[in-house]
Amino acid sequence: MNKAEILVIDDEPQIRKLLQISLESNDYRVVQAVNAREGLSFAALHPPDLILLDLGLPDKSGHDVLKEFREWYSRPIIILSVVDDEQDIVAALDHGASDYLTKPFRTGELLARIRSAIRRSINDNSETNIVCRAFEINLIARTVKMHGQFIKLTGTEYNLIALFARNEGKVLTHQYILREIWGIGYQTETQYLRVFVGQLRKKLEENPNNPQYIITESGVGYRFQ
Amino acid sequence: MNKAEILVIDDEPQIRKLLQISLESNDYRVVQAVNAREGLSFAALHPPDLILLDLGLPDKSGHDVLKEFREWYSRPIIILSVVDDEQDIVAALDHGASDYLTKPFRTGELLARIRSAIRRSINDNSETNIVCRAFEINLIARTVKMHGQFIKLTGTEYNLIALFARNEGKVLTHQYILREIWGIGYQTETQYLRVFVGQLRKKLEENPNNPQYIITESGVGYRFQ
DNA sequence: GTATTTCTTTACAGAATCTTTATGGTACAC
DNA sequence: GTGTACCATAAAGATTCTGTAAAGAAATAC
Repeated sequence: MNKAEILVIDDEPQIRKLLQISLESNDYRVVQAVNAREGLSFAALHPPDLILLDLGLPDKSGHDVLKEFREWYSRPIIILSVVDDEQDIVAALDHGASDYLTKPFRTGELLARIRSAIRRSINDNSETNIVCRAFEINLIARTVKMHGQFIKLTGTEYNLIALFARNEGKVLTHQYILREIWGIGYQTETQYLRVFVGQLRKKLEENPNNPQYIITESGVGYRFQ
Repeated sequence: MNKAEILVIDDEPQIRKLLQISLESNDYRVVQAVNAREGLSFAALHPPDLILLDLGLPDKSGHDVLKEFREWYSRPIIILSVVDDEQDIVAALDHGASDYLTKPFRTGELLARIRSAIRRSINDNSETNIVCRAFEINLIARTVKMHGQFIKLTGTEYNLIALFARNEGKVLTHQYILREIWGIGYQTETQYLRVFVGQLRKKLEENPNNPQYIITESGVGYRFQ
């Protein structure tokens, strides 16, 4: 399991030590930077999953650092600050901070806010793209491309090609396909299949008379490759 | 105009009043609920853009309410609580709260945290500014432009086009759209969709009879591109 | 309270899709 | 060759889905 990496940017050694201990004991990997310059260059070289940023850094205004990060860094940045000033908090949040805690902070709360921020930033970009030569189907967007061009399919046509694509290489029997697409009770309507397979071939195959994608397995069913 | 809608769930009338005034003067529309039951049913019927939830409600434990919301409501929930207890904060954040403020809170900070939460909830999915040929939508300012000109949309029209824009390229089913915009229990009202899609096309498309942006996927839903 | 805007509902025509029928082709067994 | 089983294609209904207008209801703004 690869641990989430947290970059701590703070000039006070005892705070860094405290954060390191509590974060590492909660299964995060910790990287430290003592000032803004170091933090920025480190993050640029190796973007962490989250940044804990002290606003009171010696070499640069905290708000400027935050702005600089936000020009390219989109993951969570949690501000730690001794300043409990409303204007400061508002400014930080409006400049893209994910959260703001005043020192001294409670470790448990910090950890909870870190979990919350990371949870939110996880973008399940689960690509469900199936590509096969010139053919391309996106199961989330429910779209089909051939040679990069979108193909217009009806609902049933799409359901059918999606079933084929999910079972690439396998022979699917007529009965199985009919049950999956039309439901139980349609298992004898093989003519539906002929019609719809024909329509799909007309739309997807270069030469519908000599199909390359949807192969007929005579007496059994069809196979997609 | 298209104001973001915030649902305030709190049993103290003076807090509700205070929140209503400060939120409305900052261009939010405010809806109030005095207990958990009312809040849950209201949100289900008409999902707000953000929820302010008091943990100390008379009819139900705040943490249970939060869990119940999180079973289906994915937009920001900010907790307001008189309890400044670390365990409480940790539990709330781990149950999916977007933020936690203790009463009495500073109005400016609350507003900043609301802005931040809304920005993050938009940002999780995509850019805040989506441009697509002559079409341009700003999800923060809640404005829509065509050919550089602002388009006047009603609240529901805006919610619909924003949902489409956040899911560019994907086919959204009727049911999904209805649940997101109108709430649970409206999933059979596909006629609403036809009416509103028609209105959007009239306002956004060059030629509403041959739509370029909002594409019909017959029998399934709509797709924005 | 009244005017205006927005939302909901109804009705209907036109379009898209699905189902069914008809026809012809191929492969294989006898 | 003939018959049978299976497959492919076209095209004609049948059905479902969609777009539009318009009126009534509700909400909002003034």
